[in-house]
Amino acid sequence: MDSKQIDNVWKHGKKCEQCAIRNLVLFADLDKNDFDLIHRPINEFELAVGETLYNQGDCSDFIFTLRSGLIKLVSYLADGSVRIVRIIKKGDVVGLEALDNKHYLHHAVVLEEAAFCRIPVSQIKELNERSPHLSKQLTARWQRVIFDADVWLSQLSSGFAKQRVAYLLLYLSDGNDDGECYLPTREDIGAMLAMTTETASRVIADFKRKGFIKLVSAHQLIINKESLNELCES
Amino acid sequence: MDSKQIDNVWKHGKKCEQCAIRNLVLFADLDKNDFDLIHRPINEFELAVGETLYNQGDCSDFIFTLRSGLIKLVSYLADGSVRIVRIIKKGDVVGLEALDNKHYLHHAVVLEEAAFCRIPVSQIKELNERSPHLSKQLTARWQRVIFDADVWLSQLSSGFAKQRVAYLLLYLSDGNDDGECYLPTREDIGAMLAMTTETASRVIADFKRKGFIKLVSAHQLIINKESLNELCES
DNA sequence: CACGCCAATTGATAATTCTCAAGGATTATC
DNA sequence: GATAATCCTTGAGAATTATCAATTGGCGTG
Repeated sequence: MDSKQIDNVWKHGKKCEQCAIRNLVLFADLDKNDFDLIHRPINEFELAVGETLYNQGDCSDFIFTLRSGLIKLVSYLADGSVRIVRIIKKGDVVGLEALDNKHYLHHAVVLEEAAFCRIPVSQIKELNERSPHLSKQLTARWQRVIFDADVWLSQLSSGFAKQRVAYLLLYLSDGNDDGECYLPTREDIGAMLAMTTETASRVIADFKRKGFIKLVSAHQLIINKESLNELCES
Repeated sequence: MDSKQIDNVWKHGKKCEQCAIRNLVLFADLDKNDFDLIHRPINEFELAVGETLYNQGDCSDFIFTLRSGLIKLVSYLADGSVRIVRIIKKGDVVGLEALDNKHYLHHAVVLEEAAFCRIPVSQIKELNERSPHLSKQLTARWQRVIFDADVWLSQLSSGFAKQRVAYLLLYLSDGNDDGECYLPTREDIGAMLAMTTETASRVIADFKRKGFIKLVSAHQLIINKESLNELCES
């Protein structure tokens, strides 16, 4: 969907079904001019799998909306190992810490080919002064992030490897009714769920054998939500 | 420290060394009147170990400042088990989700005898409208919570039981240079660090044998920070 | 003081996961 | 198409932790 279409959608007061931006409740209450301010086609760009959006410590001049794809936020631990602390999904925002931090707090790396819109922090701040809406939405957003993190923490710290992987796949497929799901590398699964790549591999192999998942391509699969849900509960 | 003293401290532009409220950067930029608005002696109260400040789903009419003691925020998992998702320490705020949520998101239970000041959400909101400071401080606070949660997640999901317990004790003793530290029940340690009470007990016993910790009373101990730090790194 | 209750401890065994290692599959590059 | 590089898979044994079970110790109540 190009910018003209978005413009059109906006004019007609109808939300775009295809464009990830529509999910950004954050910007839902902006008027036409303000929306144009933050969403300019010239600020759109894409990154391939494995590319870095920003590194921890980089100057945080932009926040990003994720129009499509998947991002991982990673931290390096003292012992050199890697932990994925959060997954950013299509329609969400990346790098919000820029709003009161001069530097990004994590490494943001592309997990699944991603399209972004880059928004200068200065513009957000300007908007924030003018619009009480945005400030309110931002607060709501922080809370949502915190609560999601709490849920994630609870899940991560409970159950066997199988259950955690099942939960991850359900989480990744959330929103896709057909059960389509991106399958990360075994290493990434390990970094997300606190297990070794070998364990991740064995669990995936087991799920394949049992028919809980079916590979469509190397990193795309269809999951059987009922089976996985059942596994999570048990 | 009673309200007259606080009043006095405030007038003299000096921060109170005893009162936990002084740590609340959140309210640092308020003027005298605004401070009085949120901090009234009549709103102070205490709770004993095990008592509940609020339950998940309760109407969230107040936020609370923790003047002394320790609070745990707990979630019940699908299988009925309990996870402690966050620890609130002296000088921090509890229940901030009240600001844009009609209900509390967790159960808040007293871990170590606690003294609170209760602040009506309506007053915070009123203040928020008037003072751009507070709004800014709040944003900074959300971020801090999120970042802390990320660090906690990383620690929780890495290393052996011994290392996680060592990390917890260092975390709890943070700020006390003498290494004084509250020791939670084995069950609570388990709920925080994703291990069984038996494992928690064994680790504590091991630490005692090795001289990493020394019990002062049933739930109070002195830790050897160097030893525990070393253990965390290894 | 005896009693019950709850938290903590300790032991033996089982289950899960990690570690180390080797081989297979896939993808990228020239 | 050949080669290298990377990721994935699989196996066997070791290490960590969970589970089950029994006991101890502390604490308040009658």
